[in-house]
This record gives sequence, structure tokens and C-alpha cells, in this order.
Amino acid sequence: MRKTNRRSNCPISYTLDFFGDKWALLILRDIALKGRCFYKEFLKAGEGIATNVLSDRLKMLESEGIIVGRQYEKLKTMKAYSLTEKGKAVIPILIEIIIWGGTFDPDTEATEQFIKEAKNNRDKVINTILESLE
Amino acid sequence: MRKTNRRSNCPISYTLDFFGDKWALLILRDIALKGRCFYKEFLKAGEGIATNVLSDRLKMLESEGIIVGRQYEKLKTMKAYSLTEKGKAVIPILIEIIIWGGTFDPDTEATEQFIKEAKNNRDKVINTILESLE
DNA sequence: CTTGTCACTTGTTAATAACAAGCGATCTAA
DNA sequence: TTAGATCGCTTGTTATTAACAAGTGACAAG
Repeated sequence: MRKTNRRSNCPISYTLDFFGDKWALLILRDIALKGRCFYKEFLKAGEGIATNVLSDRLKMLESEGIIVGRQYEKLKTMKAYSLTEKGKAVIPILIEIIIWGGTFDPDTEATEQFIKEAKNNRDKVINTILESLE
Repeated sequence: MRKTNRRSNCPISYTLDFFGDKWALLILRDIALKGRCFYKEFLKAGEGIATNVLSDRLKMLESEGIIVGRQYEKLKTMKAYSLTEKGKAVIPILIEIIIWGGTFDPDTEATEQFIKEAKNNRDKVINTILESLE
């Protein structure tokens, strides 16, 4: 699934090989922050990801051990995705990204309150998110 | 330079419209962490960015106020790029990305020491980087 | 047993990146 | 003073990726 040829051994380059696109982090956002876990929920997430791209990203994220897809008990056709430990470790990146976007985008939907809280009580915010995933 | 049509007002989506690719953050890494500031230095950075892509990204980052390019005094043909305040605010994102990549990439070049320091003394590490940019 | 929902796949078109070459401005050395 | 090197790009072509539209097989509901 992933590129076999590494560009370098830089940790930033490594991370960008997973998340250096417009979609992968939005899927993680949906799981980590919006309580979404189904394919159809990701599709309706507002940014309008294409079905083939969503499918590709889910496969990549799953094969890389960042998310897991489990058969949904009530409906066998549905697959419920959740974060692995490797996926949960992405949350601090998401938080910093929210802070930056929330700070510089004049039209951001992020509340001033959340940005402030994320800046001042980072660890607490992260822990709250982690607890919500249990 | 940037897309005029926003995908949403989500701060993550906003940030990804700048950095959701394989190259923009590597340029910021070069400036913020590697002390590089010239076009040719970015070119030789190891990952092998194409000249047209580098040119595009520099224009985008400059027009968005994330970096500034000033004429180099000693050689008029050279332009020295540096971070604006908006660009410096990206450093926490870079740090978290380094931590994630340094943690999960078995072949990472990041030292265990740096990862540990970044995890435990985040603010100090960020301040040290900021001071190095003066 | 039909109809709808589900997570995808497939095919086509559009956009972007990779690659290779070249260009004008400036600097350097003979 | 001028030939060559270096600088940050631009331009053109090919390859890769994404966007869009449609369809498919597995299951479920009525």
C-alpha cells in the first residue's frame, strides 16, 4: 500500500508519506474528534471525498496499523473503524493543526474557547479526547 | 495561489490546504530546523523536490505570509527565505510530526534523545528553535 | 422476492507532480 | 571586457494521482 521507496529517513518525511495529502488526516479527525466510524459517515463529512480515494486511504491507514476496521455486529455489511495506539498518537498533531488553522483562518469554525484551551491545557484536551474514544 | 473554493471551515481542512502535500512542510523544516534559506539548498535537501514544485510552493508560502524572501545582500540573484510569525507558528506542528515519525519509524534518523526531549520539554524545544532563528 | 443500503470497484476525465531542458540576470575569472 | 559559471526560476512533456460518474455483490428490510 505504501510507497516502498523512502524519500529519506527524516521523521517529517516519513510522517508525510502517510499524512501528506488532503484526506488522511480528515478521516482521523472524523474518528478522533467527531465520533464517526463508518464509511458512509466519512463520505458525508462535508469536504466531499471521492469514494475511490476514501477506499484507498482506509486501506492504507488499516494496512499501516493506524486504524482498524471491525465488522459491525448489528449490520454485517458495515465496518466500524477505530484508532489503534499508533492512530491515537496522531491526536497531538491534529491538535496543533487545529490551533494553527483556528488562529490564522478568519472564517474558522473552531471556537476561540477550544483554541485557548488547546493552547493552555494541551495534555488535558488530548486526554479528554482519548477518554471519549473508550 | 491558493484554492479559492474552501472545502469547509474546519481548521484541519484549512491547514491541509496549505500543508496537505508532500513538500510544503519539508521546506519549513529546512528553514526552521536545518538553517537553510536558499532555493538551491531546498533543492539539495535529500528528498529530491522538482524545481517547478519548489517554485510553486515557495510562491504559495510567500503569498500566504508564511515565509518571506528577501534579496540576499551579497548576491543579488539569491533570495534568502525566512519564517514570518505565521510560519513560526507551524513549528509546534513540525515537532509533533517529528515525535510521531520518530516513534513509529524503525529506520528514523531522529535521535532517541531528541524525541524524548520533545515529548517531555516541548515548550523548551520550541523556544530553542525560535531562538536559533533570530 | 423485490427494493434499498452497504462498502466498495471500475472506467473516464481532469489536475497535479516528476522529469528534462532552457532562460535571463548576475557574478567571476582571464 | 568578455566567456563561462551560478542563480532562481519557467516551459514543455510524460507519468501519477484525484475527481467524477456509474455500477457491483453482499446483505437486510418489508
